[in-house]
Amino acid sequence: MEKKKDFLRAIVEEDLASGKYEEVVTRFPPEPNGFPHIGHAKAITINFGIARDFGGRCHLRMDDTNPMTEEEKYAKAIEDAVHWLGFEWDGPVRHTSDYFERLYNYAVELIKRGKAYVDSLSEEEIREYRGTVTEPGRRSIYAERSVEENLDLFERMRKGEFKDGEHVLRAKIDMSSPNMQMRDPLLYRIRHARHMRTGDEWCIYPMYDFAHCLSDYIEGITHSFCTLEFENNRAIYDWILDTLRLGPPRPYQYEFARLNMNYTVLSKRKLKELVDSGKVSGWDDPRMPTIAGYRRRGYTPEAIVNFCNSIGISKANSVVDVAQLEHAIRDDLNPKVPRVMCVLDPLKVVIENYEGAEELDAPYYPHDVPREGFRKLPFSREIYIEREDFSENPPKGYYRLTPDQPVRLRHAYIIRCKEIIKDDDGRITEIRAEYYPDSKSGADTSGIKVKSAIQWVDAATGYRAEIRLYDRLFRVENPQGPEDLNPESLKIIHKALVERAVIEEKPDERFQFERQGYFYPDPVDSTDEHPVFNRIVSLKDSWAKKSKRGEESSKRVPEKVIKTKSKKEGKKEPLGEEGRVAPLDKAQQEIFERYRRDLGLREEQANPLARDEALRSLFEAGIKRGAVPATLANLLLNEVARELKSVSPEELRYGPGELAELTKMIEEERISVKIAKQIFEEMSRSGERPEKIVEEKGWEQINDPQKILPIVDEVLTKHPEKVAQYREGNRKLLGFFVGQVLKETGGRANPQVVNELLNRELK
RNA sequence: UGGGGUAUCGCCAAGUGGUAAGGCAACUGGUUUUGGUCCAGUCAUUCGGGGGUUCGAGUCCCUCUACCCCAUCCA
Repeated sequence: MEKKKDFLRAIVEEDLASGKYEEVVTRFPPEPNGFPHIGHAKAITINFGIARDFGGRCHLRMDDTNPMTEEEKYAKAIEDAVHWLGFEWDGPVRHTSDYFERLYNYAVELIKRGKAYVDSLSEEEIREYRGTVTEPGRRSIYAERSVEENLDLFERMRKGEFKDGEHVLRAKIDMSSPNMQMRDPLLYRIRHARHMRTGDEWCIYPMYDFAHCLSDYIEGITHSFCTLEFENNRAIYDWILDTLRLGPPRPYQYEFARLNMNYTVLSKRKLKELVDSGKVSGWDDPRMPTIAGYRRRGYTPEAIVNFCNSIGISKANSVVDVAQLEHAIRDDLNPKVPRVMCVLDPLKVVIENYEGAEELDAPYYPHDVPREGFRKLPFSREIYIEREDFSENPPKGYYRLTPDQPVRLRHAYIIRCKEIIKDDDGRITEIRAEYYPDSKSGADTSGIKVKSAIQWVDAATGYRAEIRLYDRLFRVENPQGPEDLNPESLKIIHKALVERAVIEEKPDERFQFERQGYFYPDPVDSTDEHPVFNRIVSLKDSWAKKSKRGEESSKRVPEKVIKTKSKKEGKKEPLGEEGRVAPLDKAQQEIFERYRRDLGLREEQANPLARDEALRSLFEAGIKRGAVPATLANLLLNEVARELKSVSPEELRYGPGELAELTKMIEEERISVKIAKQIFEEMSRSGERPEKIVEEKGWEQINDPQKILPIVDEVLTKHPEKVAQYREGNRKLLGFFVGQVLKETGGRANPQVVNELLNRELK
């Protein structure tokens, strides 16, 4: 079972294969300042999952560098969540605070190297000095302090001689860096606060950027996976490890997109708001996307992990459909969980021709779930069915009980409605019915065909239960705040009825209440005396969908479109018109015209050459060496331009001479452009001349149709079904055949000739 | 506005110059004592737009556009 690899796994695999590391070591590094949610589950699944897949290890590290926000209870919740999800961390739970002493020493080292300084600017001044996104910052006057002075000050910071905010330690990097993060980032700040683990031992605390990379290094982490918003911080990560001259082996940071889900909020702030305002009952409210909430709701850890694995890993900011999570939980529960019966909105049915009572044998699992287990199901004259399962005036396509339509009571008999009893308001209070004695489930000789089987509960032996029907917490796809809450996210049903076995036998923790959904006894509120069941997730219901569709088509209510305002809305908009390229200046215009006139270049060739100095000088030099102008222009504009994206013009291992040579070979049809691309790769690796490369590699083009034809025929006979498809009109297959022929000839066959041959042979 | 990212079906997401994978959702039909499950099938002539290179481009080049991140002594 070779699973498709995501880009992180591809990196790890490559690093292991190349021998960069002997073993992969990852880490899950949450800050213990809140309860973990489904977003953390994704990070957990990635870090622990990758370690597991590659036989490596994964650490759990509490990133506790900010004593103001962190608490042990959160750390505990995080540990629980990881365990519950089924992962084991390597060694003890680690803490960034375990490394405070070593971190301090690294900071001293940085000072000694002249790479860090104590800054005494105020918070406001620091902000002001940092500049803006478009303007460079300027360096603090304190940046010029001597190493000795910095050492002294930093030590006194540690000793507690200063108040909060009086000094900070900063890295000396570059105040005019276009990357704002690199403008002398803060390394340490003074905080006279009690830390959840180190107490009052410290009054200076390292910042994330300083602590994280070094903690990774200290623990021997190889791959440090984090979310996209840290992309800009990677430069500091590398700067610190490099400046301290640490490793190799040393860790590298890679970023992936964090999880977003529709109808859900995952920001810590918004979640806290819901809890604090009492909109939900707590962090473990079953509607919350927290691990605690899902757990209380009845989600299984397997389902959550499966979900996390199903959504993939990429760098694209995306919003996963919550339906995908719901699918994961149904998919997990379906083959596992016993089926029992529950009636949410009971309607009494008296079976007039039934006397006494009996116990029916009823399997817990349907035919398609390979599990064993039965219960005795009490049946008697008075039962309850779901109010929805009877209709006096049934809509089209209604399968359940009606005055004219019999129905099967699941695991029991077929019944027929004889009489409807109503109260003074016209509300149905009871159905009088009769049953067919020869229609008993499993021994049905009645020959009566029914459209469906419905659930029911025996009146004498059923139990009262409270049922909590949960729906999505928000009613809009992209909720912003409490105003978007779904007022129907929780419906409590007090007088539901469940069959006896649910209470007395308890065949499992979770149940499917047939035709309703999956349910789980609330771990906090449920007791045998007062059972409470949470709906984990409903069953898919194609009838509800169909009947709703019928209603809507008669009403025709246009769906309200929820528009989310983007920050930039209201600002000028180009409105459909494509942006314009900046015009050429005078000198460029002259060159442009000369290339057009004297060398016969087309506009698309002349224009970019006129603009780009590096390419232009190569072009001019190439022409002097007799290059074919148009071909050279194309080579320059495509192949050389690509290489110039990663190396500077001086680093190019070939010059105009090689380029000119190449254009001539193409012109003479000695090589194809495809081969020319390979030659480029070879040239930039070895710096060899094109002629020599072609000679050594045997890359000379095959132009002779007589030599190519046999290969064409071979490919065609090898893929008879494809040939048939092609002849039926699948013209796209031509590319496939060309590809095969080219593969056979190592890319040497003249593709134009191959095309001609193929076209002829496939006629 | 400078820098760093990202754009492939309604939603995720493979894809590294040679036939646009897969899952979710949706929609048919079949099986069914759950309107569930399961099974079979349908659902991208096209990859943010425009140009270019190539026999051939989602993949290479140019350019434009949209969205996300960065100016906490948060992480």
